[in-house]
Amino acid sequence: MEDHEKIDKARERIIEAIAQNIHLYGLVPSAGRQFGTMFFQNEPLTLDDMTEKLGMSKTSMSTSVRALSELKLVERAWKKGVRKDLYKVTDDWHQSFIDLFSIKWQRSVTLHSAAIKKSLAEYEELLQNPTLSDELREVVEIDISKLKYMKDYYNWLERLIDAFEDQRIFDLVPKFERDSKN
Amino acid sequence: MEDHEKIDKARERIIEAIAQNIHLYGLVPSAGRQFGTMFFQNEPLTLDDMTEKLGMSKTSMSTSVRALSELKLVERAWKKGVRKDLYKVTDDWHQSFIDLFSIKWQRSVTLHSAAIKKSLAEYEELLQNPTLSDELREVVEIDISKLKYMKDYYNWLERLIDAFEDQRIFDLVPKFERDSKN
DNA sequence: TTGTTTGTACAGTTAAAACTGTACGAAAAA
DNA sequence: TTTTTCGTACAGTTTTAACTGTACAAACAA
Repeated sequence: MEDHEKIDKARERIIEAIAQNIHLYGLVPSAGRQFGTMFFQNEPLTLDDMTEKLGMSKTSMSTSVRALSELKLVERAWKKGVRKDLYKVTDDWHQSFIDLFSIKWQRSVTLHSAAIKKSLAEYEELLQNPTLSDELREVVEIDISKLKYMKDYYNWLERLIDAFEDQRIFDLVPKFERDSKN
Repeated sequence: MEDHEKIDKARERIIEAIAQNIHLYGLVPSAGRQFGTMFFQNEPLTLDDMTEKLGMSKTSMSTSVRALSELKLVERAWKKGVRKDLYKVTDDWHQSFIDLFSIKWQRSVTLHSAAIKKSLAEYEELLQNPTLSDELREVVEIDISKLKYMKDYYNWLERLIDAFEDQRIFDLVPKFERDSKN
């Protein structure tokens, strides 16, 4: 096997690993392959470069590069004299992880918190009603306790997100091990 | 509106919020609705109960309850005299989050680490070859430095997973706020 | 043993999403 | 200005995943 083939094979293995795990980012394997391909290029790529390297339509490249950008896995790059949009992989993967974590979970926290607040208010209002049957009163009280549990949980999640966003997570888990024996 | 309708509406809002966010667990909305429905029941449910409550096939209930179980979002319950399988939602959501986090990311870490190790070995072998052209030697060296970066990142991710699994995350982000002002 | 009940494998169908090609607006080049 | 280039919206197609109904094995009951 030629040397350059060996290199390609070694790269391909990594790219495939990325493709198989990119679903954790809510992306489809082909977007992972796109990311992996960009990772091994030492220059930013244009949409046309990607089309050529991956053998997919330019439209696909455009949509998936946008998805990758939204998750901050790739970012735009500039190079003088080049008119086309250029993209390169973000160089701080820890930060990418944190961004992913924030973006994905913050949405969930916000949505749930709003729903919980609204439903809790409705339940409390029900309790004010003196004609509410004892049977239903008990149901409402149980539901309220469940919602309060959810509320505590999402409050924790919110604080967890904060701990990632403001980098305090690195106090608990430093970027590099003290005494690595690798 | 009847009282019980108000209760249903308040519950439905929460269930829908869960359904809309369950994709974070790699599940589809209907599985979220199933989970949400179980959450508001005070007794464990059978597959037939779920079929009735959600108006979906028993086969679907079976497959999605298994998916929910694998993520430790629901667990089997036992009740004397009941032959059918019973399921209820797990009561420690913080732990469910940790389990999710572990299950999902550990796979990724393992897979990537193996790929990186293998490719790194192949690159090192290439470097041993004295006939390797200077041009390719440089490519290999750049790739090696990229793989080492990946390796460090996945090592961090592994330690992060550990910090969740052994509950040290709660040192950084306690389950309950000290002085909560809700 | 034989007859029920229960959960799930499997094949088929329906629904969703990934992907492509065309067409077009915006921006740069001529 | 006109012409060219570039990125993406959109409609249509293909691929994939979700869901259903049937059929059957395992476990229990009679």
